[in-house]
Amino acid sequence: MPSPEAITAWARLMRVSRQLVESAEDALKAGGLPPLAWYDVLHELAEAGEGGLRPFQLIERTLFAQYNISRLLARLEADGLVEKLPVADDGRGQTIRITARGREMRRQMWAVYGRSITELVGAKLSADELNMVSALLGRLRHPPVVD
Amino acid sequence: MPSPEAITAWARLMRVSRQLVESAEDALKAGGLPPLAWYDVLHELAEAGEGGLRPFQLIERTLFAQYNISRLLARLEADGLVEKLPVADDGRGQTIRITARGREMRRQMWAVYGRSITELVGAKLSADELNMVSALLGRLRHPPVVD
DNA sequence: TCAAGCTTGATGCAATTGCATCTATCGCCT
DNA sequence: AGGCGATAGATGCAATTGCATCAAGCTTGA
Repeated sequence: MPSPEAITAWARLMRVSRQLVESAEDALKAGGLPPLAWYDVLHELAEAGEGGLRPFQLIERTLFAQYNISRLLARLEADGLVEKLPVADDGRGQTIRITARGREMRRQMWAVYGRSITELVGAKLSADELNMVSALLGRLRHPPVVD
Repeated sequence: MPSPEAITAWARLMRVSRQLVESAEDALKAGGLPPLAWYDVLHELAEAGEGGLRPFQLIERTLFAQYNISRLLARLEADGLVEKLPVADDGRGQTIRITARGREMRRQMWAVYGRSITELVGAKLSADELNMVSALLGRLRHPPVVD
């Protein structure tokens, strides 16, 4: 049913993304570091600053499932990388804040992860081509990027 | 360390691919069909024809881990979608061949999967743009596509 | 005010994944 | 022929994921 062009693009997207994720995960593992998912969360929390984020905000930003975030945060807390604070005006909720150790971990992970990105993507395409990829993929996103 | 362009392209690739996979998986689930991984294997086996494929060939083609293929094939066999045949000249190995039921399942899955591809990708970009995506992503693949 | 329904986050249980290792067979080299 | 490393595939066990559901607190509307 889909056009041949759509099928090829889809297939390539599936294959390349799997391959890139795997390479990046391997690099982290080789460095004795936690998986990518941890980076995603630590990154969002680092951007959020001292105010921290509510778990449901992390879900929106990272696309992880609710139960996934719930348990990932439990592991991060057990490792002292984040802390859970009660929320004043909502007794159900909590605010997640990155700790100093969490920032340090993120820094270490970025050293490896950033290198992977450079090797796997930055070194393969020119800046113009990278922008083209971003623009085209942006239109596949939901909601589409308008830039 | 990576350029801003590389980071954006990487981030978008990660996000979009996760989103697309999730959408396609949801569509299959909603249709009471097995997950995408099953399709990938059935697709390769259908292409391979009566000769079938060895498990290690499936690993090369699909990028799944060895233990993953091993167990996925066990499930597919349990469902009668593939059959395992001994190999004449290699006592360790087996040949996997898709059954009639397997072909039928693949057909059903494609009805749903193909529609997802059309909606998620085919309807969002022109044929030229799709070809551009394929070409750019092809250069990120390992080994790179030369087309 | 308070019941009904919604939102937030956690969790029991089953299925899947990942890791390490195992068995069996093969191919090669002496 | 016999031994030895390499290859093919399976599997025990721990960790993670997915699904369904739960408990607690919030919000709204009569």
